[in-house]
Order: sequence, then C-alpha cells, then structure tokens
Amino acid sequence: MGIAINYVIFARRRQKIEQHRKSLPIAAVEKKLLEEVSNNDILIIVGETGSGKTTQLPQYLFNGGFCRNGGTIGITQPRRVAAVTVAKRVAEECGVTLGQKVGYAVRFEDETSSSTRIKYMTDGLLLREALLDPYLSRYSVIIVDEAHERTVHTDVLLGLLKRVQKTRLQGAMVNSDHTKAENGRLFENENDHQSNSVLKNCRGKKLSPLKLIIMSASLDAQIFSEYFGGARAVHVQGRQYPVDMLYTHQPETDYLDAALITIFQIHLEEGPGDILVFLTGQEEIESIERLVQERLPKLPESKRKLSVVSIFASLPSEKQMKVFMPAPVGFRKVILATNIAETSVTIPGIKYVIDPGMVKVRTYDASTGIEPLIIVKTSKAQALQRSGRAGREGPGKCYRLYPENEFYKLKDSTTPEIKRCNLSNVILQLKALGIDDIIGFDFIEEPDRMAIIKSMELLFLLGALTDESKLSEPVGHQMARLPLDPIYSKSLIVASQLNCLEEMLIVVALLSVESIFYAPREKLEESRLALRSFSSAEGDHLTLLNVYRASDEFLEKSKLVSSKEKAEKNLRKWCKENFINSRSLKHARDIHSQIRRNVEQMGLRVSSCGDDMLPFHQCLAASFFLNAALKQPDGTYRALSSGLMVQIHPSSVLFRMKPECIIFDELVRTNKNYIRNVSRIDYLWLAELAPQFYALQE
DNA sequence: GAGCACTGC
Repeated sequence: MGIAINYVIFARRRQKIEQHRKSLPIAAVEKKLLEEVSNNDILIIVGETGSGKTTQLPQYLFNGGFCRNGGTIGITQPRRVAAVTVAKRVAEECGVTLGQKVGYAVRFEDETSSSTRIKYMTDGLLLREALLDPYLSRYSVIIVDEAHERTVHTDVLLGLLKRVQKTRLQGAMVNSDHTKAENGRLFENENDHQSNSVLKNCRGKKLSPLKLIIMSASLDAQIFSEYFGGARAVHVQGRQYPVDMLYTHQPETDYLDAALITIFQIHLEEGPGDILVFLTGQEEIESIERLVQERLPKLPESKRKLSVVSIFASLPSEKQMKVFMPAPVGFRKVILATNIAETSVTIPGIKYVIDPGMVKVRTYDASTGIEPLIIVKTSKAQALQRSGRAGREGPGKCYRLYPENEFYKLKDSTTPEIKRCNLSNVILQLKALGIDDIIGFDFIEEPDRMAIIKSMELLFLLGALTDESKLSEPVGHQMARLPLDPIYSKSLIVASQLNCLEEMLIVVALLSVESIFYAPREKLEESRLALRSFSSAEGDHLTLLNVYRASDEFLEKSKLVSSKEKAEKNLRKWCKENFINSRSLKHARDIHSQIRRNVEQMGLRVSSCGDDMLPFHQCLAASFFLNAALKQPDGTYRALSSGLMVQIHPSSVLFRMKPECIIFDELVRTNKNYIRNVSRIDYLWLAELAPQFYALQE
C-alpha cells in the first residue's frame, strides 16, 4: 500500500516536471538547437531570463548523443550558488542522484563521479582544471553560461577555449593521420619540462574535437560572434512578465531623497506588492532605512504598514535571511539592497523596482596599484537587469530616477572586469598553461598594456618570472598552483624555508577572506574589549593568528564532548561572543585546509616556529616587501615602493603604537590612504631579505 | 580615530 502511494506521488512529480520542461520557451527549438550544435563547432546562444537554456540545453545534448564516446558536457557559471542549485534541479529533472549522471564542482565541493556526464561548475574552477589537463580532454562540449557578465574568469576562459578548440581539432586530424601536429600546439614552450610531462599525459589520449557554446542573456551576441570568427548566433525567447518603465521629468540632484520620495509614493498610491530599491552601499542603505522609519509615524495610522529590510554582502547571514521572509500580514515590504539583488540573490514578491541608476565599482590604478571604489552610473544592461527584477512573478513597474533620454546616454554594458583589475593572477595562470606571450594573447577585450606590465613587474620581483619572462622553476610554478594572491603564495613558499609555514598558512587564509572582525557601531566598546585578549603588540598578523588558534582550540574541545554539528553551532556562538564574523572564519577554515593540502602535495615542509615569532615576521618582510612603510617625523608613514604618504588604519592594533618600520597587507583609499593589517618589522631586514628590490635603492 | 560594491580559485 505504502509503496503504491509513493509510486503515485512519484509519477505525479515526474509528470509535473515533464510538463514544466515542455512549457519552457527553449523546448520549442530543441531539435533546431541540436542541429545547430551538430553543424557548428561554436555556437552563440542568446537567451533572455526564463528561457530555460541553463537547465535544458545540457539535457538535450546528452539525449542527442553528445556524450556518446564517454565525453562530459561542462557548463560554467560565474557564481557558486548558480552551479550548485542548477545541478540539483537538473539531477531532479533527470530523475538521478546528484553526483551520478548530473553533478557539480565548485571550490571546496565536488559532487561528481566517474559517471558524471553533465557537470556544472564555476568558470574559475574550469580554469584551474586546465592547469592539470590543458586540453580539457574529458569534455566533449563546454558551455560558457552568463558570458555577458564578462568576469575576468570568463574572459580568460574564452581565450583559452578558443585555443584548446583549435588544437583539439588539429589533434583529432593528426590522430587519424598518425602524423605529428606541427601547428597543433597549445604551448609555445613544449620543451619545458613541466609542460612536457603534461603533454605526455595527453598524447596517449586520443584528442577529439570540442564543441563550444557561449550563452549570453543580453543582446551583445555580436561581440562573441566576431571574436569566434563570425560564429553563428541563435536567439531563444525568454519568459518574463511585462515591466512598466517610469522615468523622472528632470535629472535628480539628490538620488537618495528621490528614492525616499518614490518609496512613499508607491506605498501610498500603488496596489499591493513589495518594493526593491537599488543603492550603492551600506551607508546609503542605513541612512534610507533611518529616514523611512522617521517619516513613517507622520503618516495616518492606517498607512503605516511598511516594513523595511536590507541586504548587502557583508551583512551577517542571519540578518540577510530576513529579506526572504514575508512581511507581516497587511504590510508592504521595502527591500534596500546593493547590487547583490541584481544577480546573486532573487527575492520573491517584488512588484516595484526603484533604480537611482548608480552603482559602486572597484577600479584599478596601475600606476599606484590602488583599487579604489567609486560610484558611477549603471550601464544599460545593468539597468535592464534591475528592472527585470520587477517582472518575475507578475507584471511590475520600474521607477528609474532619471529622465528617459539619460538612459540612452548610458554605456551599453559594464566595463569588463579584465579592464579594471590587477592582472598578476591572470598572467601567472596563462604562463602556467604555457602561454608566454601575454600581450599577444587573443583576449576578447585587451587589458591595458600598463596593467600587464605592472603585474609582470610584480611577478618578476616576487621571483615568479625569470629574466626571459618565463615562469621560474620551482617558485613560479608553485605559485601558479596555489589559489591565492601571488604575494600570499610567495609568503607560503618563503615560510616553508623559514620553518613557519604552519603559522603562515593560517595568516594567509585569514588575509584572503573578508575581515573576521565584526564591530557593530552600537557595540564598538564591547567589541574592542573582546578583541583585547587576542591582541599582539607585534601587529595585526599575530593578532589574527591568535584569534584563529583560539577558535580552533575551542572547536576541538567542543568536538570532544559533542557532535560535529553541535560543535560547529557552539563555534558560531563563540564567534558571536567574541565579535568574530563566523561566515568569514568558516571561509578561512576552508581555505586553510585547501592550501594546506596544496602545499603538502607540492612537497613543501609544514613546520611551526613555536613561540619564536622572529622567522614569521622575517617571512612577512621577505614576501610583503613591496608593502613596507617608514615612520615620518609627524607620525604618518611613507610607503617605500610607491612613495605614497599613508596612515595606519584605526582598526589596527598598531594604530597608537606607531613602530618605526612596518609592513602592511593592503592600502585602501577612503578619506586618507589607510593601510590595513600591519606588523612591525626591522628596517634592516628589507635589504637583507628583499635585495632584488631594496639593494638597488641604497 | 574609520567606515568597502560584488564575485571567484
């Protein structure tokens, strides 16, 4: 009886899934798409939101025989959550256990097996895979999804895939001819012993042609098509509800005030439905929240049913969750959000979107190496993405707080990340793939020449590149294998020589994540007091180490008496009491175990310097030497490499102490040039430990 | 004596 009922439920569920699949816009063109993929080695698919391309196309290809010879279909996503949730959904649609036919792989999580044929992953992870398998030989098809977002990973991946595809096509011809592939080289330096070993692994295997599919949600198919030599582009219809666009008559001088007025206008004049407001940062969000709360009591009592919630990335997860909870009965919800609500999270119930048209972006100044955040106008594509958030569940309205003619003056799309970021990691990865001519590399959009040169200089000074700009052996190759900023990778290599790798692994993991300290404004004093027990007079690096060790000790003790789940819950409580951000700490723990595994595999010696922290600080000097600063008579500091005048950030344990010579982790420009995560070093160490930079200056 | 958007390996 029970089995029969279960079967009925199961059958209904399958039927529902099938109905849903057939109702998607892409279902109407399944056969056509299969033909297109068969006939074209590269295909561009433009599909708007709701077309079903991400979940359906891989299934069509699987059923269409594109995995026949044991090949895998790989689908890349810019974000982890997308890779994970889509994989789960597709496994369910296929009626299989996740990790079997359908799986996913993201950093720290691998839900695949040898039987996986449809594999969702992040684009960054596929790039890492390429280091081990430069021809990506396990894949018969690679689909690059959300290519319009143009993350730095996507851009590098596109260049690599273009090359791999060409090589595999030639390799396949060669395999059938039994002659040598003269032009079928991915590498320029096949004689290098490192890449040679990789090549040998690949030669045994038969290279088969690779199908490439680039999927984009916006109308810029042209760029991708041109890049791939006039590749064929097909459009797939999306499915969205209509969104009414409303503009202001005149430009607004104060977009925050305009946003505030619009919130109340919608609340008082429009039908039910929640409001999503796009703001540029935490400060704006908090000030609008305060202003709404202040004005609410002035409304007639029956009109006060407005509940304000906010979301931004650095908000602790439990507070983020509040935006997903429905407002109390009869209340309208206003969500104040950064562009986290543009793509990363989807909040249900939104009918109204308010878009002031501004966004905070990170930029990169190659001459100073500083990456300041600035507020700029959104692009057209971004404005469209924002307005689309109003039409997910029904018809909606979008209030753009600028005149309509201003919209047409906006840039079509946001500047690709590769044009505004530090390129040292990109260069390291390309070099590790045997691509030595960075300036000649076929990027879809060229990075600035100056940015390339600056990053090469940095890699050279770190010892990752030889005089001929090749990856050095072993340092350069080791650095390329580590999933870290090059300076951090270098510090691990130095630490193994100075016998303090145990300590440096922890510190590097902590420096790699968002600040682990959580100090809410209203509890500033309390949080400072909590921090005191961990503080080290030597600086922030040791302080970080103390916090990590204390948390680790607490967790280990907790595990002795309770289950793993309970122990982790206890740790979160411990974090709260000590004003530590548990999400950041968890992230650091994950990175720590990954890089520890990495260095062990590389054969580096993991040992501890015990209580003598001298080698640890020497290691900091030897690897962060470009971030050294000297005290000036007035108590400020001069950064030695850039000559910039900087100040220790007030959050540093050395803020009052002001030692003569310090090294720092990063320089942030707000009102002043602040340096963060600072430690005291001996000035004389610089010339001794970093002669490649300091000996020349004497 | 300060406030930093969002991702990713």
